[in-house]
Amino acid sequence: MEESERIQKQKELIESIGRDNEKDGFQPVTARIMGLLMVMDKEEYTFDEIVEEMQISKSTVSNALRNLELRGVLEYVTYPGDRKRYFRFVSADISNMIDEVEKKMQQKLDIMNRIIELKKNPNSRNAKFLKNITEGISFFIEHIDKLKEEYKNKH
Amino acid sequence: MEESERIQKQKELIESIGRDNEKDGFQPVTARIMGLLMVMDKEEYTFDEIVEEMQISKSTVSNALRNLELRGVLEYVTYPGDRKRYFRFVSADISNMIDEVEKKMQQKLDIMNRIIELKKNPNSRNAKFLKNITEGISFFIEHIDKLKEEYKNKH
DNA sequence: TTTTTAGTTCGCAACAAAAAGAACCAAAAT
DNA sequence: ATTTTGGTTCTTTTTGTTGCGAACTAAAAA
Repeated sequence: MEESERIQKQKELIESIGRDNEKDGFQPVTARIMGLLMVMDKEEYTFDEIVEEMQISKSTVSNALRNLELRGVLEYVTYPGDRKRYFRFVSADISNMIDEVEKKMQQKLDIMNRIIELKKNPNSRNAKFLKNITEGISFFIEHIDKLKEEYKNKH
Repeated sequence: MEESERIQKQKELIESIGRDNEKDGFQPVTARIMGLLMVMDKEEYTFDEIVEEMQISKSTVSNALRNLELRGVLEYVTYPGDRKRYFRFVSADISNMIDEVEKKMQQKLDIMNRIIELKKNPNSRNAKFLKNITEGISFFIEHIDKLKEEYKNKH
């Protein structure tokens, strides 16, 4: 693949990742900044470089970066003799990612249990299938914990 | 717990589920209709009953129900000699739910692989940690497939 | 045939979210 | 001491979303 073609594809991928991240609740511009820092060969960008690269206002970048930092998505580093911040992705690890998924499942489980508790008839259609699902989710959560241990020991 | 107190708590739970579903991309009213059909003792509602219960306009209910049906969240049944549709939750099963989670993980994995493919330097910081994560996700997806089989055989 | 039921569709007003712009500020460089 | 850099904060503008109401429609009932 030619260099210019590769870079073109990277830009397209940033846009695609942007749309994807929007579905996870990030604002359009914020979602694309995430893509930028993840995809490009340059993996650390300063504030001004992001403004330049994405053609967005300073205020928008300022707010986007603050949000992404608060959410733990990115961090910045500095270099001696250089007053700029260099923003980059926080290198996630799988164990944490699995924890996140587990946490979300656990939340759904809690809600389902609250629904069941408040049902007048514990054998109603919804009560029954909710019990089935909560049982299943519990099974998976339990085993995923074991898998996490297994994976940790392997590495 | 007293009957009236229980019903009060059900209403509160609907509101809470509503806020929660909004985070998954559902519109406010739509998100609360999902709660209604899941939580209340009455588990099948007609169009007019939803209008009445939630105090929202017919057009809003019409659009919300169409969306929820398209997304496969709810379905309706009819009864002989009664022209109304009775809306209810589609009783999800765990295997499908796990499939959904797996599909999402697979999509993230695909994106990560596309990023790696387009990197000039395959040993860059991002390329390295992305490879680590994709390896991990693959491990989990593989094992979750096995767990799914195990669970299926148990039931 | 006319009326009622059970909805759907469309345009719009109100509101909320996103991004831009301008003014501002603290620290560093000149 | 003044200017420049690297941002932040506040206000405004732009854009998008949400739900309502009025008009409409197809099927069933009267």
